[in-house]
Amino acid sequence: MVVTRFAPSPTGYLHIGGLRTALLSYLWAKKNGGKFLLRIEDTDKARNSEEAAQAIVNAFEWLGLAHDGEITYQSKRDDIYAKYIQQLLHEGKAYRCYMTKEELTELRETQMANKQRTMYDGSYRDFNGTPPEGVEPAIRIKAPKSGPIVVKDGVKGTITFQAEDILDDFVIARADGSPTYNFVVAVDDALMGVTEVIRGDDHLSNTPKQIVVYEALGFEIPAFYHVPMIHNAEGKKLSKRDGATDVMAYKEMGYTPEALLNFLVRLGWSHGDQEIFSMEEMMELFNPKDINKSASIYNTEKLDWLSGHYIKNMPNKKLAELLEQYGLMLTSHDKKEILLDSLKERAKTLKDLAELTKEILATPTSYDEKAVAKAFKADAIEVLNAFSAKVSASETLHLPSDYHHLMEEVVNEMGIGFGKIGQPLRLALLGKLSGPGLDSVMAIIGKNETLQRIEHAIAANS
RNA sequence: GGCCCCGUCGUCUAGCGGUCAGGAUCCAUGGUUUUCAUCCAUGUCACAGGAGUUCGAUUCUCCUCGGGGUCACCA
Repeated sequence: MVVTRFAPSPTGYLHIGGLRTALLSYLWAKKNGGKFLLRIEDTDKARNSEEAAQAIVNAFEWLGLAHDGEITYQSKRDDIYAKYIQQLLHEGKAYRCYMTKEELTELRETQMANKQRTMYDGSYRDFNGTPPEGVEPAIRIKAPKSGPIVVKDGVKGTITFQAEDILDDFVIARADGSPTYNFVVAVDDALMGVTEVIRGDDHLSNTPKQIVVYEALGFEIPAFYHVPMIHNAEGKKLSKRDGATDVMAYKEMGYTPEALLNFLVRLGWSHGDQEIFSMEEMMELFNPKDINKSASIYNTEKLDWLSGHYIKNMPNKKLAELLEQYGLMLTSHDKKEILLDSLKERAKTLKDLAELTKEILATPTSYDEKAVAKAFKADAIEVLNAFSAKVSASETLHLPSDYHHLMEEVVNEMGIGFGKIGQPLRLALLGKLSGPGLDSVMAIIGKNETLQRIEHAIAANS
């Protein structure tokens, strides 16, 4: 069974880059009928991990992703880590190091002064004398001093590190007894039965250390897929200061989960020329072996396009429901279909759509000055009055086509072009010279409101 | 600086020794639309550089250059 996991540290929200690795992990697990687990890496203790976990689950919920099983909190597994640390100690695969922080710093400075690689010198590796007084020891693992450490990566290929230039006997438990990152990651992934680790390639250089832990403990090494980073416009790793990195901020901005997920899955992964992927298609087609090797730059142009695409193709019923969060209760509006059909083509986000809708539904309070000068001359008022009279006299106005017929009549009877009525009417109804089809607008707002807007516009501008 | 990864249009990408180097987005132009948006059509734009290997390299190898990541008793 394929088991993947998402293992964020508790920052209080779900990061856009984290979401991508979470999505890829999710897809791969689901595609294989496996499990997608969630683990909170809170060995640091200080922070509010429950809240952070909740924030992540909330974001997952919005996006339609869900983890399997219970959430694992590393902070609650001290006894487990302690047990394995003891095991390594007993087996002589780890040892107590009594070097103080001061001594370590000093060692490091000497090495830097000599332009050597900074590393622990192993002075307690084979120590069996009397420990110094008053020093709580850290626990270090006995790492190989030389030789190759091979990482088989499904994205990058086989990468060979030399122990002598990357490893030292790194700390697996601090002086206070708490275990460190590279140790717990390996232990947890093994214990949770994780078979495929999909994570950012910033973890690539940690992998040899984790392999050392896997091997010392006799655990099976999972398959690794190191996904390239998402960079900001400057080409650097995406971070908090790059604006919208909180996934929920995208909800605020009016993006739909479909658009965001589709956008993210195409960052570093593709399937031929296909751009649009439903969740079902992603699950069907995704394979981590097809992930790109190079980093991609985060740029929302395509997200906007995707967002618009999904909104245009969304059923009106669903749109109406989604618009409720903007205070628009359209579900029972009798002209809902006409309204949404004519507006959803012009919106990039749900927020846009909400604003467009509010604009149409409200009587204009001002009229664009230039537009008035251009379209609201004396003859225009004559045309409007003629049209107004026809609207007023008609008893069967419901559909856009009903209004369209009246416009045609005016145009024919007065022997003018369509623009002669379109421009002033548009200004009267919307306060400006752009917007959706006028016949639709009138059908949406209805006969009385149409008449009132025309009257109001004439009064205000003549 | 050591180690590691990466390098096709501005951006996301296809390519897996022989292609007019394809698609998408963005931008521009034209068409549709009384307007705007949508939609449709067209167009501009890329293999970082240099050596090899080969009949032939975007594709394989090496070097250079460029970019990124990582080097804790953080995660």
